Amino acid sequence: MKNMIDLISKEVGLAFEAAGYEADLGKVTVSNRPDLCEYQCNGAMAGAKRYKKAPIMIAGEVAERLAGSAIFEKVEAVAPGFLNMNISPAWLSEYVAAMTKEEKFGLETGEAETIMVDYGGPNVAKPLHVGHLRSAVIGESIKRISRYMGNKTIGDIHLGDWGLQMGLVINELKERNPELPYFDEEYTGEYPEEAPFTVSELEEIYPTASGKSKEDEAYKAKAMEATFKLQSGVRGYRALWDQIIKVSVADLKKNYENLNVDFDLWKGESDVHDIIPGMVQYMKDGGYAHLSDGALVVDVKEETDTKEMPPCMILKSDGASLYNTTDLATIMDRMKTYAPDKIIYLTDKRQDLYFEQVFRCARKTKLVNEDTDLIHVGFGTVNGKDGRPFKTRDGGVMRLEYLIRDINDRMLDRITENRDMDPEEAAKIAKIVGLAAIKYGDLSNQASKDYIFDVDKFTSSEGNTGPYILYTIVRIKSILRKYTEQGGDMDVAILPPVNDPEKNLMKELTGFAPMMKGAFEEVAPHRVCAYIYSIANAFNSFYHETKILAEEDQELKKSFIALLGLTKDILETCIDVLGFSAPEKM
RNA sequence: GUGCGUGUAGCUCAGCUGGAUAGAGCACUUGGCUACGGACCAAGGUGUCGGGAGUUCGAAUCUUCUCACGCACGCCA
Repeated sequence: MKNMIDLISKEVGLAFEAAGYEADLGKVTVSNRPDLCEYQCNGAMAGAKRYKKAPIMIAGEVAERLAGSAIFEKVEAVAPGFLNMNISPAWLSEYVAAMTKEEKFGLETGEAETIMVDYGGPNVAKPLHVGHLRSAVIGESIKRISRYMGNKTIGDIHLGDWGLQMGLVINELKERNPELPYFDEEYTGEYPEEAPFTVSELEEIYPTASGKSKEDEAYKAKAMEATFKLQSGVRGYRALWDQIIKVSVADLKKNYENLNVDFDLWKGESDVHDIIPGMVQYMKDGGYAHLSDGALVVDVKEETDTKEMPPCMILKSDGASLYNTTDLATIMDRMKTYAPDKIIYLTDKRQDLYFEQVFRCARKTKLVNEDTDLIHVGFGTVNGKDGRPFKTRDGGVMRLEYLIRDINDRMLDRITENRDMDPEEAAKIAKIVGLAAIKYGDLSNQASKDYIFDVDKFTSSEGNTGPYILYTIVRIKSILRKYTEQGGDMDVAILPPVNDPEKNLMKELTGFAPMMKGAFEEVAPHRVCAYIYSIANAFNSFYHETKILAEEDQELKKSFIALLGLTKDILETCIDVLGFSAPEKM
């Protein structure tokens, strides 16, 4: 089923053609002057130069030819050359009725691609903090949008599980518990099943070790040695590393579940360790890589560059691998295993230059095909009300759990503020609505921009917020529930709109397909937010204007119910791709 | 120094790829519960779109210069 706006454009394009102009001038957009008309076409003005003719004349000729069209109720040419149109209520309601019958509301998805989403890897052995919120929330939404668009989409958490940080943790454990069998090189037996530490201990160990290594050279050397031993496969170190991963991943899973975020792959930097030597050799053999100041690099400068573009480093001068190395090896591995058409990376935007280097390097060394899309979605920081990066009161890094807890607490306050509710149920609802508050608060902003994390604003049910959207959905559900309880049936029969708010709601609903397509192509979940906000507004306005269950004309009542059903389905589809859901009541 | 990003109402943000009088929300004022959920709805005014110049019928949007802030610029990730 074609987008409505495309159908209209086609109709107008044909009129242009019939009047002797090119059809591409017929592009129609939603009017930016709703007081004058619903849809507009500016093609006559664009065509004025092409045909050396006054735009108003062209517009007039086109308007004449559209006079008999079934699509429009009104078409007029207005100075200096706008074509203003109102859509026919009957035609509109037929289109909306057709949407209810189509899969995905008539969205055409096109050919399926394989798309990988790299969530930009939290480091193991470190608690999740605010910074991880964005990659998780945005990444999840991008993944879901991509899936909805019919693509095979694979999400990979891509853990940071292989660098010096692992050596630091292992070394600190050794200093504290040297008697553990993991550090006994003579030991040949089985290692204990239980990890010799808990998550909370692990979370304390890393910062401690990291602090020590900055002040103590000898300590740092030992940590590097531990890293080296781990990477060269020393049995005890490897076994201990397994324990760290196990404990850490279990905790991460719990945290991500709370955010309703999941991954198809729990891969990490360690997974490509074995293929790095081969990749390095390949880059040398291909003549791509050369030594520079002792390090192995690939030049990625291009003729057209106006800026300095440092080379992409493959190996450090001591021969060790680094972030670039594992990322490139991961690309190689992914191409081999999944052959993705597109890989989308989520990290904060400070890594823009880094990813440009890596992408260029991957392209130059033919690790990817010419048409493989490599996209970096660099997101901004989460700031406090003072506009500075979000911190705890004493200036520390804000842990993700605490952030979620703050939102849930505030949400619970609001729920229980003016009424009695079973505490258990209230807590459950607070959790669902709280998640919506957090995610909507994040996703409604453009990903690349910083935003202010405002608990009061996010949890408010007024304005452009998650709770407002959920409230609207819950309200519709409530009406539909009552309707079925009264024995109403749900067959679809949408009649032409009876008032302006209803017509407006219908028009908004028809924007679903182009919105979803745009959100996918531009990797822009905030477009979904903007859309559902306008739907929610349109619905609430309609709701207040119209008696629904009390409507006496049964056919009309059914039509309202069908429209409500469609509105609810579209809203729920949208919040699902945003990564949250609505409760039954709130 | 070079490059990238940001700058729109008191505050938080949109602005659909160049269109008409630049839009929402919050806050503020007022009105609306005998209708399906008032966690809602309706009405009210606010702008040198950071600034200058240019391109054109037409610029928040494109070019260029400039100011402010943030960030990145080979062995961290």
